[in-house]
This record gives sequence, structure tokens and C-alpha cells, in this order.
Amino acid sequence: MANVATWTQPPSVVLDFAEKNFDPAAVERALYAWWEASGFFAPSLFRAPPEGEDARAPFVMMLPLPNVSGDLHLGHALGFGGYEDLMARWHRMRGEPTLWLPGSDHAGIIAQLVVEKELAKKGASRQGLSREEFLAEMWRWMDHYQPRIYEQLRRLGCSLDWTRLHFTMDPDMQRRVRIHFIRLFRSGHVYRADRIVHWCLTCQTTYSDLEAAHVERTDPLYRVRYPWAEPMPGGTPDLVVATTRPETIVADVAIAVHPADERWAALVGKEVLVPVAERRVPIIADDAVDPSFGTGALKVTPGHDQTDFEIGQRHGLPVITVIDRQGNMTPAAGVLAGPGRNAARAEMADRLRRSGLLLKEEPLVHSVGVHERCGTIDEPLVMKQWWMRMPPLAAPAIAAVRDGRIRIVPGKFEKVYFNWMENIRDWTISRQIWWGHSIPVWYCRDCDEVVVPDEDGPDPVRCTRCRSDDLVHDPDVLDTWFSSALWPHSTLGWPERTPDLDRFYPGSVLETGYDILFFWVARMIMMGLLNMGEVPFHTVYLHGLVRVGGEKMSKSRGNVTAPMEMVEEYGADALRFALVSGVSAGADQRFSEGRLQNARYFANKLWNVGRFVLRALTAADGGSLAVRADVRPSGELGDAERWILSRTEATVAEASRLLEAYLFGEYTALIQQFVWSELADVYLELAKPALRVPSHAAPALRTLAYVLDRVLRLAHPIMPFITETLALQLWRQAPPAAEVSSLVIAPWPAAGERDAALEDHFSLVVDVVRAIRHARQQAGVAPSVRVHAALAGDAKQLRSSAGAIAALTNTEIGFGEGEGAATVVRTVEVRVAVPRDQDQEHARLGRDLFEARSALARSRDLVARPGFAENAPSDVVARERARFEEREERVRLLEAELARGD
RNA sequence: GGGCUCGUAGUUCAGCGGUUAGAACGCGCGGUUCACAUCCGCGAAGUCGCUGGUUCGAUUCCAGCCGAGCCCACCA
Repeated sequence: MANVATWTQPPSVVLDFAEKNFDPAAVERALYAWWEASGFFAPSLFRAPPEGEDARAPFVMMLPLPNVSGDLHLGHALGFGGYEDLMARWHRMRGEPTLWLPGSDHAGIIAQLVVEKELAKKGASRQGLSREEFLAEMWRWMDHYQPRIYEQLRRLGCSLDWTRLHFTMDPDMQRRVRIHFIRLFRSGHVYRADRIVHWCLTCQTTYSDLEAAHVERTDPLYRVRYPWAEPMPGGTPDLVVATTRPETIVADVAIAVHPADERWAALVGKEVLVPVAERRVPIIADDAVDPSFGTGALKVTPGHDQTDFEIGQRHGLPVITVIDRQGNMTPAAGVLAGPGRNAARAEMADRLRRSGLLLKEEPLVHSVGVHERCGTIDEPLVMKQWWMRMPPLAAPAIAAVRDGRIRIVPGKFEKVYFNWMENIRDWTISRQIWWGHSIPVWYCRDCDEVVVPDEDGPDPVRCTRCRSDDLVHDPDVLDTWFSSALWPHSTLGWPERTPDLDRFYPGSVLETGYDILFFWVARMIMMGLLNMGEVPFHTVYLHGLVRVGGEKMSKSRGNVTAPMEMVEEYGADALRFALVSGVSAGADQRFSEGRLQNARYFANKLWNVGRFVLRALTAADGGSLAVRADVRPSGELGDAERWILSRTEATVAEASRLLEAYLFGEYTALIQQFVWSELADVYLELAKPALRVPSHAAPALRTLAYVLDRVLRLAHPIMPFITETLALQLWRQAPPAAEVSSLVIAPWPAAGERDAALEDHFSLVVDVVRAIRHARQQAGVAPSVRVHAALAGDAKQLRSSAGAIAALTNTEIGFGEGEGAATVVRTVEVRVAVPRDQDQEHARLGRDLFEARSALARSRDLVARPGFAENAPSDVVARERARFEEREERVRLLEAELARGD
């Protein structure tokens, strides 16, 4: 049951609490190495489930494969070190066997381009190498970058199970991709067809619709007259079309008009002559034409335009290809044949001009498709490619989200998902590059048969139809996303039914940026449903983009965006905290050095809270008191102790709630707020007096140890290194009753009992403290000077807290009448014996009274409003009534106070 | 053309049918308190984009408008 792996001792070089400031560099590497060596990141059951409960279901996440094309960027740091590791660590602490599976992606064209660029630096080129030589070059490069990326993941603290590391191009993965393709082929989900595709002249490959981007450009728009093929009756209008690509005129096969366009209705079926080509082509009617553009007549060029290709399909028109893969004009272009489509464009414009058919030339602002990888303008071409038939795969994937088997967080992305999936088009999966999964298809040179091997069969050597041995392997490779779509099941052993696949599929959460919802998430859902019959995860959490701007990240280096430099300078904990803090799901964020600095300050605050507690334990010889960090103190406790304990339990409950609701930004804010404003600013100050008296120190010591222990557990998912550093030292002095060797596998706390009345009472104490401090500052009394303060009005409730108020304000507290500056806190009169400025005080009390009266008026209106008492929930009514009474009392006190001053 | 989102303090952003609308940074003032100057204390600062509607009650829900942005799509 329990994992008794190879727990080694914690590293000896953990930072000692004698250090005033937390030094991440001193602990991070050693702690990570220890965690990893101890097997904490394996999906083991680290402790028996609680009495009467079954073992928890595993928590499974896949690392969104970073491309092996460079270093990690801030977006990776946010996803991996922020949300994902946070979830993994939290679930692990909750006792769920947690598998977070690492890997990387071969990144097809992106990686190939990078390596080609590297080659170019050395004066070499892909074309100068054989395919084998080039691939060897790719692998060399992989061998260099992969370990680098894995090291960076460790630096971020990611609790990945490195024993299950995968790479999309591992021979094993190649086999699974091959089987997947063969099955898709046999089931008809993939097919080979001549269709129009996006072609990149630079990269010399096709690409999918998703990889097409659009940019706005201004190009000349040519208006060209196409002469009628037959003499037409008088009054027949000229047929004029507008085009930005006159060089494709020679590939025109028709003119299309909108069916409802009355200008052209009578001429549908007539023919015109294509200029220069002198070919007769018909006028056809098709819905795709926008009658408001130009004359409403569209030249139809199925060989070089997406829309035209579809019109051609509908009307059975031929395809003429006049541009080749290099961008040169083919012999089919007739007189335009020859190198360079741009030269052909000029040539064509010239010829049209000379023949008087070019009526007009004007600039047009329009958007043109480009290859998003390199920015080259799309050259749509008709080519034989492999396609995946998407609508049948999309249907069950839509249903899975629709019926809640998968939930997307934040919910707005469900709409985006539906919008895309419901309009999905077939996916071109073949690419004309070398780096990638080869397509397991051979073609017979003798009879054109397509030969596909058996799933685990050898490469075919003979044609299955004509027995020829003249077979040629498809030279193309598969789109990168074809293999990553299988990731959640292929890494667990599919198609074999392995123990891992049984245990860890379906997984739990898929966390990634919203920008790859379609590229990856949607496709994983479709492939998971197809191959496994079950969704790959129940929740998709999408984060926004990290933008760096506005503020300078570093004076010396310009804008630092490399997360590793930030880890170096600020520590992984600070970077993780800064990235997650105050950001909501799916929202883009602006990252700044200020955020990072604040996170480091918070880490340091936590460090010093830890130091304070550890020193106190040492000084008091915690050993002899047998303090147990995980045991909530009971028995004789002061108000302050009972208050911070109650607040601690409240924080435990709230942190759990926020994490369950995927509200990570609020979770970090909660932790920071509690540690800084409540634990450090209030309770630590209150504990100091007690700690000075050894005989009275025990309750405070037990409380401090317990609260620190809770805080470290709560903060561990987002700040693993500093919390572990402190926990190891805390537990040495106050060993937990439930023995545990590391915070990584320590139980997530369950919220204990709260005392709501005491919490409320203490918030009054804090308000009174602030009022006294304010009075002292106003009067210019030095903090070291002890003064008197008197509490009156509704002050009885504060008797038990007089000591706390005194300690926090350096003031003697008395009850009843007093002298000095006066103020009213809620319903308590506060007089601080300091010199006062009568006029100033009078003015302030006047302002307070004005505010109190308007607040009272608001309360009165609300409580008396018709329908309020009947319609509002009873607890709201009760609260508003209480608030009304309190405000009445406050107004009365302020009036009395003012009257006294007069 | 279709879909989505955002507009809250000087800045970056949380929040939300009933709170005195919050945080961090920044700003002003004061502090050598033995955990922390990567600190402590006090303070100033918001008509929650505009206009209507729903509601006992709207910063929060709905509609329109103004402003900013994102995604999808076959604008010649």
C-alpha cells in the first residue's frame, strides 16, 4: 500500500533560519533533487485512506508538451510552474495518487525551420544534405535541447513523474502513431484527395487552416473586361470583373454571379472569352458571390483560390493550375509561362492594358492569408494530400462538452469550442517536410495501388494488387498535432491495454493556454473518444496570455522575459506566485517586475514568520514541551490564541474552497492576506509578550507551531521550496503526530472548528487599535511613548481584549471616562490621552457624524422599504436590522461627543 | 460577416444581487520596537464607461449606446 520507495534524508544544505533573508538559490536545486530521488512524484499512495474511506481516485494530468524549439517562456512558467504544479501538489497532498506526465513535442515544421536556420549559419542547407543526414542533424539538436527543457521544468519545481517521460518521436511513440494512422485509414477517417490547400512558398509545405493567419494589405485591384464570346444584343452590359491577381486570369474557367442578382440573371449560361487565354467560359450562378462587390461578377479560378475551388466543385468545372510549388508559372499559363508569379502579374497587367481590357486600377485594402510560421503569403494550390474527415469525429466531442462529461474553465470557452467544432472542416494532415512521423503508406509505381501495411507489420515490399516490387514510400510526414492528439492515451500504453492505461485513463484535468484549444485540446478529445471510447479528462482549465510591457523588467538587460533568469534572481516560488497571483482564469495578464518583487517580499515575509516561530521554539526548548505541529492546541488559551486558531481554520476552509473552484488567483491572495495581515501583523505581535515569560509561553508556542504548520501546507502548492525549507525545520522541533518526511506528501489540512463570534469581536479590536494608533500619530506622539487610553460606550465587550489592545498600541487601557482626543469606533468611545487640537477634532467628529448619519439614513431606507422584509432572505433582514441599530447608536455617541466638545 | 470578452483607486488587476467596493504597486506623513528596512505604523485616493430596464434592492442580471480587444470565416 504505502510507497516505501527510496526515501533518503532531506538535503543537509537547507537554509538555516539564522539567515535573515530567504535565499532560494541555497535550497531549490537540492530540495528538488531530493524530492525526485525519493519518488514523491510517482503516482503512489503515500498513506492509507482515512478510516472508512476507499482509496482516492488518481489525479492525472498531461504536461502540455513544450516544443523542443528553444527555452521555456513565461507562458510555460505560468502553466507549468503556476497552475499545473499547483494542482498536482494540492491533489497529491489530498491523498490522491498523482500522475503528472512529462514529455516534449518534436514540433515538426517549427523545429525543422530552426535547425535549417542553424545550418544556414554554418553555410550549409537542408537541400545540400540527404534526408538521413538532415534527420541526424535534427536528432543532434534534440539531444542538446531536450535535457535543457527538462532541467528548466525542474527549476520551476514541477512535480512531474520523470520515470514516465515521453517524446513524440520516440520509436515507441512512432509505432503508436503508425498504428493510429493505419486504423484511421482502414476505418475511412483519413483519405487522400486532390483538394485546394494552403501552400507555403518559403517552407515548401502545405499547412492546415489553423496555421493560416491573416494580415491586412493594400494591393492594386484591377478591373478587367471579359469580351462576350458571341455578338450580344445592343444594351447588353460589359462583363467586368475585379481581381487582385490578374496572373491567375489564364486559369479562369467560369464567371460567377449571385443567383438573385437581376443585373446578370438573363446572362447566366452565356459565355465570355478569358482575356489572353482566349478561352470560352460560361457565366454561372452561385451563392458564394457577393453581389455588392464590384460589378457582382466573380472570375472563377478553381486552381488558385479556395472559394473558387468550391464553386468549381459545385458546378463540375475543371481545375487549371498555372502556378507551381515554387511560385513559377506553368506551361498551362501559355504566354505567361516562366519564372515568377510577380513578373507574370506585371506582364498580364501590361497585356490587358494594351488590349484595352484593363478598365481601372485602384488600391484595395484587404486581408490576405499568410503562413503563421513564416509570414509568407498563402499560395492556394490543388494537390493530392491526406485528409482527416472531421465532422463525424467532432459530433461526439461536442456532445461530451454539451452534456458535461467535460467542463471547460472558464465557461466562456465552451461557446468558443462549440462555435469552432460545429463548423469544423476536414484537416490536411500531410506535410512536405522531413522532420516528423512518416506516413505508413506506399504507392505502386506500376499500378498506382495504395499499399498500407498491417498494424505491426513490416514495411511492404510488394504491391498487394499487381505484385510489383516497385513501391515508393510516401515522402510526406504527418502534422505535428496528429501525434500530440493521442498523447493522453498513447503515453499510457495504447493500443496495448497496459496497467497504466487502465489506471490513469481517463485523466483528470488538462491545463493549457486558450490559444491551443483547437490545435490540441479539441483534437485530444476527438481522438480520445475515438480510440478509447471515453473522454481524456473531465476538466479543461485554460489560462490567458502573459504580456510583458508597460514596466521595464530589468534595467541592465532590457526586457527580461526568460523565466529562468527570473528564477535565478527571484526564486521559483516568487515567480510562480507572481504569475498566478491576482489573475483570473482565461484572462490575459500584464506581467511586471513589480509583481515579481512583491512576490519575493511575500516569500521573505513567510520566511521571517517561520524564523520567529522557530527561534521561539528553540528558546523555549520545544522538545521538552513536546509541541506537535499538526495538533491543534486546546485547553487554556487566551483570546488571541483562540482568535488566530479560528482564523487559521477559516483560511484552511477558504483555501480548499477556492482551489476546488479553480480560483487560483484568489487562493494566492488569501494566503498572502492571512500570513501578512493577520498572522504577522497581529498575532505575532500579541504572542511576543507571552513568549518573554517562559512559564506562560506554552500556549503561544503550541499555537504558533500549529498555525505555521497549517500555513506551510496551504502555501506549499504555490510556493513549494520555501514551505518545505521551513517545514523540515519546524518538524524537527515540533514533530507532527502523523509522521511525514516531506511537505510534498504531507496531508492537506482539514478545517477545524471556528468561533465566529470571537472573529467578529477581534475585528472590533483591530479597529480600536487602528483608532488609537491614528490618534497617537495625529498628536505626534512617538511610538515609544506610553500613553493612556479610555474606552467607553459599548466597551464592556472589550474587557477581555484590553491586554491585546495595549500591546498593539503601547497604551495603558482603562474603561470609563477619560481625557484627550476622542473618536467613536462602531459603538465604542475611544479617548486617547494625547494633546489635541480642539478645532481639528471637532471638524473630524463632524465629518464622522455626517457620514454616520448618511449611513444611518441608508439603513433606515433599506429596512423600511416596502417589500424588503417580505422579499429579502431572513438572514439579510436580520443583519440589516442589526446594522441599523448599530448605526443609530454610533450617531448618538458621535452627537454626544460633539456636544461635549462645545 | 459570425462568435466572444473587457471597460472598477494614478497604474496593474480582483470581486460581486444586500459589504463602509478590495489587493498589490505607486503616492503623502511618521518610525534604528530584539522575525523581517525584502520592514513597521498612519493616511489620501473610486459618480464601479453612459442610458434605460428587471428587482424590495444593481457596481454585480438584461437591453441599447460609447470605447478597447480577441477568436472564427471562402471579402474577389
